[in-house]
Amino acid sequence: MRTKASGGGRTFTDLARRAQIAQCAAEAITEVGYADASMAEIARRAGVAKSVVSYHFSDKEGLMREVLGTALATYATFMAPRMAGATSVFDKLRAYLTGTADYVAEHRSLHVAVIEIALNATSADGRPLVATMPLQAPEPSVEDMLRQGQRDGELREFDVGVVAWVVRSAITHALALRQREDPGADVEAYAEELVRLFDRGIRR
Amino acid sequence: MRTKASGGGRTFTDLARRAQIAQCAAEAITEVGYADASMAEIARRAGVAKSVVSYHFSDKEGLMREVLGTALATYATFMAPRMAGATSVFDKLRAYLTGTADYVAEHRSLHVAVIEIALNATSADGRPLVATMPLQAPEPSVEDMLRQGQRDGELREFDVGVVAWVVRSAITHALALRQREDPGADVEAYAEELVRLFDRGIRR
Amino acid sequence: MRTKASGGGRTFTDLARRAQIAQCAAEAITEVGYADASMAEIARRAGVAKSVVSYHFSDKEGLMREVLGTALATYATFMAPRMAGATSVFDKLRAYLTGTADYVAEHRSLHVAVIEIALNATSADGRPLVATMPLQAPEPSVEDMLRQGQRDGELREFDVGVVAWVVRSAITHALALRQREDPGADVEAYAEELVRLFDRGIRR
Amino acid sequence: MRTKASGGGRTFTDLARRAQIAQCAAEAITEVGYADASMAEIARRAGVAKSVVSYHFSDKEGLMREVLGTALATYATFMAPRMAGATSVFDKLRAYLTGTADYVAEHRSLHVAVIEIALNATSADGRPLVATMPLQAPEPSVEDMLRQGQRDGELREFDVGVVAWVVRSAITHALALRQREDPGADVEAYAEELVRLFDRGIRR
DNA sequence: AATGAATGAGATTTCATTCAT
DNA sequence: AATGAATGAAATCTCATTCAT
Repeated sequence: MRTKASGGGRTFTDLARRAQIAQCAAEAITEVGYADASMAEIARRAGVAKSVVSYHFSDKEGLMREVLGTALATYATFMAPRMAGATSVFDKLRAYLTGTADYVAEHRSLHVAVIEIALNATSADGRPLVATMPLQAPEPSVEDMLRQGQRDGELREFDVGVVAWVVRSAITHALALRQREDPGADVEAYAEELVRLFDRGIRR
Repeated sequence: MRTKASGGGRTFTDLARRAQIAQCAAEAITEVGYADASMAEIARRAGVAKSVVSYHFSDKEGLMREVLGTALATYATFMAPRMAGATSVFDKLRAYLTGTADYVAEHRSLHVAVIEIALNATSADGRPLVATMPLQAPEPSVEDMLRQGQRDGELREFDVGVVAWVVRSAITHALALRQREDPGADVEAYAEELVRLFDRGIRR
Repeated sequence: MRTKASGGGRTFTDLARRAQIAQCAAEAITEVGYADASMAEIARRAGVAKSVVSYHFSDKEGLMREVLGTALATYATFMAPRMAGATSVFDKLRAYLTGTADYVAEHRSLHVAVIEIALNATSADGRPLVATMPLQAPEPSVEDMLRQGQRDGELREFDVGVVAWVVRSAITHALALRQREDPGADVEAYAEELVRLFDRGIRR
Repeated sequence: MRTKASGGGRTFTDLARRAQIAQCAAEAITEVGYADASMAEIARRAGVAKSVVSYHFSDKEGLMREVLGTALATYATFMAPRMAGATSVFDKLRAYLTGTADYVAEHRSLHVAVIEIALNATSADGRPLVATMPLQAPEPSVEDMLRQGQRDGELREFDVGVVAWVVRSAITHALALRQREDPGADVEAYAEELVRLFDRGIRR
């Protein structure tokens, strides 16, 4: 008898295979780049036939969506407890930066894969794949943090959209690229430096 | 009389075609992503046969190298006069950030193409293409600026490598991605916000 | 039950397809020459898509290696029983010449293909393909025959290397070319003439 | 004023260029094989633009015809004095074999090119190029020699066509292939061995 | 006489995908 | 659930050839 999973009418083994293939896809993308991460390469890394990948995903776009979904869920799960205790904007910022840094270090391939997919993957209609996805804002929201800080009078006036964007980029894209250039770099020290830099940069 | 140009034994028309094709390559990469920017697509945009691209560039790698080279030269030429007058570290930082912002706005496709190529292009041996290029440090050097500021006592202590990395990323990658998501965003305001943010973040 | 064949982890159908394609490759080479025997032409003769050939062989070089390997094995199998009974050098020489002639007549395209490949096929590094193959000496060895004949005192003194070369060429290349120019020529008579010619030419 | 050459309304320099290109074509074919001897490769070796080759020859087929014609003429010129003194069939055979051996040694690339072209070059209609050429029997004729020897009673009975074919092959194809495998081999010794072998093989 | 530039055709190879088993 | 086999489309690159200068 089939052990139906809760969502999507998928069995347990089916979900496990999908997760495994998505993981291998992320690794392939991270290691050889999106352009060279072919279905064949991904299947090879997963140790299955190419057709198995096609069996579990409607097409390559579907697989990429799964990688994105997995990354988002993993990140949310990873960050929730880290953000829990923080109340002041500075605590929250530190929790966000050090937490995300840990996430990047721990789930490097997943993280890099998301960046690559966001940059390169196109949907069938030619539009960027991410533009076609119903992306709920990933928790936690840096914008919300900063706005709260301004309301509470702890932060000076600035364009929340811009600063949030920079803060996010610094701990996601910029860190990923830095790791790529210098794999041995100290991630924790990087995050701490960011904490000091932005702390001073935005406080009243 | 033969119209040979100075460099590389190439004629004037040859150089012009190469430049045109490189420009079209940059636009293609920016618009459809590196993975989908095929030689055919590039040729189509240039209005020439595929084989014309092959005639002017030994292979795709050669074309990508040209794009990178063009971008580097264009950037250096663009920035030189902007950096000229600045003496204090704060002046230099502002000149760097606003100058680069203008460059990104003015040569958007070239700029985005460099990022895409750096992320995705691999040499024949599988290594990243940029790793095989003799990349002279692009002027101006943010590291040098910051180090000077620390020596002069105008800046507090911090890890120059990390902060320089973040500053550079904020005005290159982060800005490019922001433009991509919101093409109408105000680039000047973005740069000014960065000036304030980093100014406060690093001053003593 | 999986129908895996003994060698190389290949299935039965895979081996059959490979053999079929190799055979078609040999025929194509023989009929249109190595230079014009493209993968497309070979696929066309096999009645399959180009990509099917690529599916079964890593590249054209691999296909050519298969043709060579097939030819060698076929020849060895063909000759073994023919050489079995012969003991004297003259018997062996006759068996070799008439046997090889029959082989050439029966497997003409395979035979001609080997000659064409040996002359034209280059490995990726530019060296002749045959130079990169671990070619065990094809049985039977004409050199050994002749040397034995000299030791036994039945043959006069001569340079074994040269004479063996000529004998071999006469029944392989020379015969193949003759067939090409005059497809209706009598192969048996040709071989018998060679037996008489070399018999007299080398006996004491 | 144009210095018109006798044949074909071609100027002197034109003929010189044609000869130079034909020579380079022969060298290219010999060194990289017919399949890889492209017009570009030939032009490169001649130190001229590709279009120069096209300018002097109607097409590749025309160039190949020139190579064949040059080889034939060169061979005839080379052999004439060598055959002059010989009267007996044995003298003629020796003169033929040693003379041809010298020719092969001296004009190796031309010789090998002829073999490659004969094997591979096809006319526009798909037929072998040599089949479309009005090839007068190359002087001297081995058939004639042998027939004379039989008429004079110096040679035993045998199929003149077959033996002549073998004799010719031995000093043309077989020698060329041997040189290819062992470039340092002694050509004179090879020819002398052939003289002894065939002498005994065909004498009454 | 020579050539740089261009090109369409075709070469090999890889791609994502389908299907019978 | 899995896969070997197959495939059309498209990728990169090379080919012989043409043409304006």
